[in-house]
Amino acid sequence: MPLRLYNTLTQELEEFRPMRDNTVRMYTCGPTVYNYVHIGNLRTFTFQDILRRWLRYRGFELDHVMNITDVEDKIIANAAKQGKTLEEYTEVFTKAYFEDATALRLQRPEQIAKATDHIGEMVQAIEKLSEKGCTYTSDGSTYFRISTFPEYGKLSHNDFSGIRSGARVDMDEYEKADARDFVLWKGRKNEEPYWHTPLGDGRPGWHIECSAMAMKYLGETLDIHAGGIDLAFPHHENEIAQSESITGRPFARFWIHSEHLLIESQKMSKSLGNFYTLRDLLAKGYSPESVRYLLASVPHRKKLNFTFDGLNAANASIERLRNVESRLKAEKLETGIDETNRQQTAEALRRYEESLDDDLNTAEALGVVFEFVRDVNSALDEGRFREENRAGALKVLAAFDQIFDVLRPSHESHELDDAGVERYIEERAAAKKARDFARADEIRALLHDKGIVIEDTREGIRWKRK
RNA sequence: GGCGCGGUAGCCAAGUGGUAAGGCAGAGGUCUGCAAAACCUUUAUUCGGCGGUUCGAUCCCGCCCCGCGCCUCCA
Repeated sequence: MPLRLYNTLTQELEEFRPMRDNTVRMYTCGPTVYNYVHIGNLRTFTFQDILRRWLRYRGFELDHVMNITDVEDKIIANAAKQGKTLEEYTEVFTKAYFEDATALRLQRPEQIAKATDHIGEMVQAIEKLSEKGCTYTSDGSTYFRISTFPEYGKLSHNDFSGIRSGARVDMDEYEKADARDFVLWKGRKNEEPYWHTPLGDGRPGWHIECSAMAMKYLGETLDIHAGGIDLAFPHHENEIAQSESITGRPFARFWIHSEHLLIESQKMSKSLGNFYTLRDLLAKGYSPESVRYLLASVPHRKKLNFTFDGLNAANASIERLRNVESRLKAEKLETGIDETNRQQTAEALRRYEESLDDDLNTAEALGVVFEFVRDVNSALDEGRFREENRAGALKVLAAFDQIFDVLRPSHESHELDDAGVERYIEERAAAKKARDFARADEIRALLHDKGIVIEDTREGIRWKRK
């Protein structure tokens, strides 16, 4: 079954394949670096990472561009407050973003594009729009005239034909001819940062950066453009208006939007005190894998209810998966093959792939994986599982981890090295043999304090770092 | 008001026109010197409400109730 993705533009599930050759040209709206990214932002970025990984799993090459918005009202205000230049201010949060992304194991896009590095491209784009008669200037600013783009609203499925000029009073300090028009270039205002350009002194509006950068790196038509659901309107709608007015071609073939998340069933907001960054969660002792798992476990088109119960559940789920992996790697098996398990393995892999092909249905994919885990554990417990089943089973887990990437622990305690642990374990085994259970329990507790968990199994003693 | 999304067990969450995946938590069990860990089993006569279509609906249609998002720079 081919990969199918829900396209906001057509409101349908469509079969996906790249337009040219085997390379997917994808653009995603990245962070605005005015602060640390919050868990809601990270849901979107985690989804984009899952999408990336699945496209690659399916054999496509990827050319993925993500932008960094490093000039914008909040940034300007915050930087001014701290007496910093734009660059000094955004550098801190740009760096912080990549630290968070690394912690969450988000693959780095092929290209990262900063808005402030592309002022020239933006100016050129605006000039092209002006040549086509799509703009007007007012009070030093340049605006996009929406009445020149009849298809406006096709992405968000809004009908703007009834909106009349002057229907609403503009609260902005900038003057617009029509309520829906948006600013391409903001004329210089008092102390704000500005660039000296043919358009006049000023700074870019928000939407133009994505059009200019996407087309510079990926061409006139993207295969995929992704972002949070809130960006569909007006941001992406405006990108379409700008880009398609310039090129006369579709800007993106697939528009993919991820839903927002709720915190404990409530909207995340600073005033409710339920506003979290990744750093907040790590400080509370949750692992990045738990956060990643939770964010990835709910399909992207559904609101995700982010709860601390959920984080704990995610952590427990990961443990279960790691345990079966270590059993599969460590247990001694009889030669031969168990036909039942061989079939279950093939079926699991097939259903796993089918789930993700179905618009990245991660919840269903996880269901398949856990059913398979149960099958494997049962076979191992019953002694049915054989040496020739091992590779296939590990392959299913590898297919899982290639996308979800949570099996490798992020931080391990290295208070004790492996040899040190082994020495204690041997001492405990000797104590047990001598029926000195007090000493044995003492060692167990000591290791536990150092983050080592001991498991006495039929096959002998197993240990792991927690 | 317009557009869009959703309401499935204690929590999270798939799904199908033929009678409900999976995870967590809970309960029981296996193992164990005891534990822990691990593993196994088990947990919704029922899918927001009321009608309709159908031999049959959680899944299709209509109405209603509830929650949420966007509708000028918020992932």
